Amino acid sequence: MRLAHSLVPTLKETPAEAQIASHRLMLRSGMIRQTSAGIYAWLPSGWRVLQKITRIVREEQDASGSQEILMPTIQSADLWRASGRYDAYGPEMLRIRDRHDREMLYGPTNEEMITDIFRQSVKSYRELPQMLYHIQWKFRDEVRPRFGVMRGREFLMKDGYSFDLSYEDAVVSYRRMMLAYMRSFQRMGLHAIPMQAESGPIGGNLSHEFIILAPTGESAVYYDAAFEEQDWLKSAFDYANPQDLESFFTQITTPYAATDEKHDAADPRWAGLAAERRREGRGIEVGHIFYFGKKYSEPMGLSIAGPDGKPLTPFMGSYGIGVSRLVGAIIEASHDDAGIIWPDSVAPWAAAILNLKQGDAACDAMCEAAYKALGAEALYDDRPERAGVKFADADLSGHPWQIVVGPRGAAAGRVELKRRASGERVELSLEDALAHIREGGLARAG
RNA sequence: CGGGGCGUAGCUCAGUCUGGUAGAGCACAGCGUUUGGGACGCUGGGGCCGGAGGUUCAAAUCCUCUCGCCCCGACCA
Repeated sequence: MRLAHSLVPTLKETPAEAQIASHRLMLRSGMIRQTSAGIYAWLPSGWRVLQKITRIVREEQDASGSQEILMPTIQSADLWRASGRYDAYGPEMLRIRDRHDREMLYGPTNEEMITDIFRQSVKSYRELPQMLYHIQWKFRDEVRPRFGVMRGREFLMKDGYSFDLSYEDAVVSYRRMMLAYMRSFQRMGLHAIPMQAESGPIGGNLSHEFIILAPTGESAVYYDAAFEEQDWLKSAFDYANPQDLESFFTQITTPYAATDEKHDAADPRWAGLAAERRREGRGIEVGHIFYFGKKYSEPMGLSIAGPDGKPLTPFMGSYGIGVSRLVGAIIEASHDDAGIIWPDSVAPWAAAILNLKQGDAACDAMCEAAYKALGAEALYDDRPERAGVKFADADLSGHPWQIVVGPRGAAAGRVELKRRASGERVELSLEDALAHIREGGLARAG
């Protein structure tokens, strides 16, 4: 994208309302603009990040065997009366009426709807198990939206739902999602740790929050250093193999990990842990999965024929990832005083091309060549601005690579390549710079 | 939902207490000088002071109502 005629309104000063780093940086780098309390418009760079995160989530969901669908944002109140949640949900649910005075609502989640859709079409035990997900905007009328997209009223969520014939099968589905989540977060450059959450309505231990580590996180977390050594992208667990999933689950739930609410210093896994293996940090919740059995399938009459011809009620679970929240969470986990430091996989553009002297024939030609070579993964700063402005904006926006083209270097056929994360700068030919980017950021960004 | 605060130019804010006809810096436009880490000078454009009512000769300023937004706390992807 050429910056001169693009809507990337960077700000030198911080808008008064932004308190936390990610909110400040998202506003300053021109990713978002607020339109109402807790509701944001996504501008080109922000939207690109959101799409990259979405794509990673989608790829990992698909790989795990979950099917993508898309359910509407507007739902009928009747559906929620069937599960008994219409009255229970409270003022967080945005309730609206259509022209015929029918009661509708903007979906805060989709358990009822997916159960309804499923029961309409699935009639036999032979069709189970199944896992479905969609990535759709949700609305929860939070009492107090804050922290920008980290806690908005309107937010993008991946919510998935599993349908199984038995508790044992549901456990397999649960573990499968857990693995998909760990892989997804790791691909985004995040250290995520599943922590046991409040038991669901059915009890048991099948409810986990996924906390990513960030120094500015909302809650304190305690965990075993073992989590820092795990690499789920290199692991060879097979989604189709329940034994694999069990050993994965054991591996990830055995080391100690707890939020401050559930932290138990007397737990032998913590008390017995060597001091240098104990980690205390802060975290942000970016996902939550739980098993809830027949909580919805039963009251909503989801019933299928079992092997003996008798009706059978499936066991369900649901699995959420806060996709738009992740944008903020990643920034919280990865920024410095100058601005954002995007992990390669979610950066809006792999590289920024900084033309330090717009109008200089050599600079222009070299920048155009770089832009042509990188294509859609490049942001070409072709604004008639001074060098300092371009440097500052590039650092603020956090592009993993910066190709700096100045008159002195351009005349000699050289550019400067800067790595945002390390600050490292090298002077080399354009061809070599492009090769570096392709090997590193671009290859991974796809 | 309890507590606190703020709405004045695109942004950050002063002016409000003590009414007298709207300001600064940045941003934007033009010109000139500059030109590898947010340049400088000159000139210029831009605000019915969130909205409605009231008090007054006169309201950004005082009073009433209203809308919006933010912060702290209890709750959530």
